Amino acid sequence: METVHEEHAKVFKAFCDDKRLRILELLRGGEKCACVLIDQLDIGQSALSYHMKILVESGVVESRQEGKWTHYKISPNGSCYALKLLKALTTPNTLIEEKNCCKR
Amino acid sequence: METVHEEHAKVFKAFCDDKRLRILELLRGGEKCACVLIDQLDIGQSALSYHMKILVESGVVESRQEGKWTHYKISPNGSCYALKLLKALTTPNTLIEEKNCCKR
DNA sequence: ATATCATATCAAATAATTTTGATATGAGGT
DNA sequence: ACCTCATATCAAAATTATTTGATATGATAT
Repeated sequence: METVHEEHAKVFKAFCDDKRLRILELLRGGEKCACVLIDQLDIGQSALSYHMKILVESGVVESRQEGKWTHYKISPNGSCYALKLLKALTTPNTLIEEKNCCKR
Repeated sequence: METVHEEHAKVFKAFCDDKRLRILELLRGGEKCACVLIDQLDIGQSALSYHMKILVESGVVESRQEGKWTHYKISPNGSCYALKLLKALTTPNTLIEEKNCCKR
């Protein structure tokens, strides 16, 4: 089982590592094949695969299989979700608490 | 020296750990003293101090000293910066690239 | 069927993060 | 000055994340 906090943390794992930020930067330029990413990033094939898994699991990146190639791109939906989540996690709760106080 | 990616990663370190998300959740209810946070979170004094340092370094939380107590709250500025950064990190680059292509 | 290529997965090694317990610091109170 | 309290810092231990090299998988080509 997974707590809601672990679930949320997973989303931001995409952004808390500089290697993954490098990858995202490349993907901002458009969809890229894994082999292209390996060329641009001083990183092993296996390590890239590991990071791509984390990125895909965060929802911020989506992958597409085409023959033997895997293509990755930034997911607009996933990014939007991350944005909304970040907003929610940093917005004061006070209004909601007040609302709960007055349900009489 | 620190790369821009490491700099950015630091901001999202605040959100990629479930303990820190628990802390942020408490802070959404308003400013809290460290002692209050310890009471609510099954965590040692030293570990809390460690996490608060990461949160403050991310810019998302700010601290205020009052006598022997340290009070923490979510920083509106820091949160806004994180939000804008997240937006920037997931927004396609293509328009900018096109602009560069046409400077003739 | 075999060979090759791209990527994923695995296990072990390495590195980074987090927790713990001990001690340090600095503010108040007596 | 001394004592106590709240928090920070330190070093060691424990845990988790990442890299590496080897192997597995699954697609295509011969």
